[in-house]
This record gives sequence, C-alpha cells and structure tokens, in this order.
Amino acid sequence: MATDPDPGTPAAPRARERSTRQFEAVRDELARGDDFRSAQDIHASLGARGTAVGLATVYRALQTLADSGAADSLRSPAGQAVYRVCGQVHHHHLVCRSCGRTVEVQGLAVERWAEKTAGANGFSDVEHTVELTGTCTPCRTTSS
Amino acid sequence: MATDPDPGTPAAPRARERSTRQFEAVRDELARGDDFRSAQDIHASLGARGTAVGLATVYRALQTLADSGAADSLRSPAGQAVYRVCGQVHHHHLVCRSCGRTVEVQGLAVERWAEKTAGANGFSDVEHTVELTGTCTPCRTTSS
DNA sequence: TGCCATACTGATAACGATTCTCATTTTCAG
DNA sequence: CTGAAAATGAGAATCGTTATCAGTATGGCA
Repeated sequence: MATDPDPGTPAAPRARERSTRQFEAVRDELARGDDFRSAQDIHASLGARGTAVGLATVYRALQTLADSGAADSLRSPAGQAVYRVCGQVHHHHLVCRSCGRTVEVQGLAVERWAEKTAGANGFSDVEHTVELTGTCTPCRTTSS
Repeated sequence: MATDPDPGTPAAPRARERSTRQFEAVRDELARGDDFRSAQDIHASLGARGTAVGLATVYRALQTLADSGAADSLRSPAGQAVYRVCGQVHHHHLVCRSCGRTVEVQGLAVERWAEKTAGANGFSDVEHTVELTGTCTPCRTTSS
C-alpha cells in the first residue's frame, strides 16, 4: 500500500474548486422548491427540463451541498436520502409521518439543553441533530 | 393477464396467526436491549447466540412488530431501517466524535419542547430523535 | 491567446439493504 | 393422526447509492 502521501489535510475531499454547468443546475433545481427532494427526483426534473445531468453527478452535487451546509439532508421513511436548500438559521424539522409535510421549527430550549447537558458531561464543541415526527392535522382527520 | 382473483381482503397480510420459535426469537432479541437495532444486527446476534433465524424472516418479524405497534422503527442516517421495542425508558445519546464514547442522557426539557412545538404546529403522536455529538474531555486534552 | 494539469462528468459496474419467490417445514384444528 | 394453510429460509430480484475510470472542460499560466 504505502498510501497516504498526506499533505496535511487528510480527509477533506469535499471542496469544489471549479464551477460547472451541472453543479449550478443541481443547485438551482434544488433551490426551485423548498421541499425535500430525492436525488432521483432532481435528476428526473433536470432531464425533463432539458438540462440533462448524469445521475452520479446529481448525487455528488447533492452530497457536496449537504456537506458544505448549503443543503439539509435526511432519510425519508421510504429509505431514500432527501435534500433541501437550507437557510443560514439553525433549525430542526417536524415531519409528518404520513404525508411527509415538513415544518421548520426552532427552539432555544433545545439549544440550551444541548449545551448544558453536554457541558455537564464534560463534552465541548457540541453539535446536535433533532428530528420530530408526528401526524399532521389533515392526515389525522383523513385516515381515521 | 386476468389477474386479481381478489377474494375480498386485498391488502391485509399483516396479522400473525400462528406462533413460531423464530418470531419469538426476534421479539426477544429486540427486547434484550433498549436501543435501536437494524435487521442485519438482530439477525447476526441471533446467529451468534445459536438461535439461527433466516434473514428474510427477521425482516418479516420486525415489520410485523412495527406494524402492530409493538416496535418503533426509523431510518438511521446510514439508510438502514432500525427498530426498537416500544415502551422503554426514553433517553438520548451524547457521543464523542473522536473516541466514540457514548453517554446516555435524559432531558425533560427536550421532551417538553418536542411536545409543545409539535402541538403548536398541529402535529400529534410525536416522536423525536436527538443526537448530541461533541468532544469529550480526555480527547480534547489529548489531541490539542 | 493557446496549452496543460487536473477537477468534473457520466455511463456503467459494484454494492448493500430490503423484498420477493417458491419449495419445504411447521402449526393447529378436527 | 392428518391435512390445509401459515411460516420459514435460501437465493434471486429490486432499488437506491457509491465506486470506477476514461473522456471532457475549466482555470492558471506562459
């Protein structure tokens, strides 16, 4: 092997250095709506719009976006990764388990709790992930 | 094709009618811990324990359990479906991003916030997932 | 402006998780 | 005990996602 020339930045393969039509296309398509969309979906929409972009490239672009914080990603109950453009404001998601409708929520309470709890256990530089899942009003009345 | 003889119950294949060693084994294995576990994991544990159960059967049992409300299920960030017996003491995890050390934490504050936030948005039957990631004291002093 | 190293793309193979198929085994009512 | 039907399990089939790798295009530089 004798791998690892390791110039000093061991694990940072995620930094776009050139701008391309394809990457912009994916970014734009994602920004076109504010809902969570799957890679396959984006790929299809792009194709339908005439701006064909390879599926692999869509996956890469989406990952890069999520990685740089420009997009949020999570797993749909069906098991697909879904992405959405993300505002700068830190927030969490409240997702309907039935229709998938998503609401952005914020909570000073959680933020504080996270800080406090972590600190109390000797942890620093805390990040947190919070997912709320429930049934929204329309779905509740419909299905029962 | 002339398909669909349709005897009258088109979509209700989810009702266990006979009890079997395999189903019990899966149920027990899941109950043995109170964490979320993947089907593959359960299958492996079962095998290691000498109580071999087919992978397909594990998947079926887990689905049936989740379906009947005896288990909770969600998708891990890795994209796997994970299951947990319902009715355990609810807690969250504080994980060190460096050494992987995990601390179980509880927080009335989050629980309340989750309830309140969901309710305010018209959601009911709320579940929540919280993950805290940070750097623990030993790791902080070591690496810097 | 033209050249070149190399980042990016895209078709396709590889992969891992989950579901489906179907022959065989097991359960349970009579 | 017997038979019909449920349940199992090994392996094939799916499906979403990632890895490969040769070809293309971008941006720095002469």
